[in-house]
Amino acid sequence: LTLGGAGASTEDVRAVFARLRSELGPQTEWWPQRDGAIEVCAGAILVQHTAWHGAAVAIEALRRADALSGQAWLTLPEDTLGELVRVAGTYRAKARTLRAFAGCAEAHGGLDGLFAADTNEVRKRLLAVRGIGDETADAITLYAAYKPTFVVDAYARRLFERLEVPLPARLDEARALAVAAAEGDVARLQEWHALAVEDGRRRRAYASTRGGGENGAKR
DNA sequence: CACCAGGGTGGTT
DNA sequence: AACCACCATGGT
Repeated sequence: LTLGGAGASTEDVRAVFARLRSELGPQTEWWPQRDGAIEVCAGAILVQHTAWHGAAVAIEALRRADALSGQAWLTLPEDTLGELVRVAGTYRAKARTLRAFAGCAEAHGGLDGLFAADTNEVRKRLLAVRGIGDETADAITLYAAYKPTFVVDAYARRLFERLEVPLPARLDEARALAVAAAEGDVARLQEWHALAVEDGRRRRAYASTRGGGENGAKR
């Protein structure tokens, strides 16, 4: 299904995820959002460079402390906030990021105000927050703001490389390709990211059970 | 002790 | 925008 060789087409993208979906099953409820957008934002920040489990435990700690809100992130002492999210690792940086994010939301009139803009503007606003980079910005844009973008992470790139239809090297092109392939369907883009991560997780688990060390992201 | 986990920042090219 | 070195913590 590749046209001319290197590089994935929108059809390739659809084919890859259709195939993955038939292997792994539909990925519904993949990103927990019990308490709505603010919890999604918390998860996106807390999961950085950490296994999801740690982020989930940290979210529960925030919830129990009634600190799952931008208001709490702005008013709680930063070291207190850090204690709450410690299990997620890099807790000082994450406490700082949560606070900075809350400040950003407040500056735009709250979460609704922050997200009341087009996709690109929302991404730009998020990227202006210290501690929020491309992946986290896209995750929040896609799962909390519910806008059409795609999280181009290492898993997604590995997935396509493995199938010999690599995504464009340029981040914005890779993202645009996926969005075009999904025809801007947010739910589909969310599931695609879920599938890519689940696929990556399974491969890693499989590789570790047979001691064969072949993992892509070296250094 | 080394390496991994659903990255980010700041500085260069 | 891509590339690099460096940073950040708990688990296994």
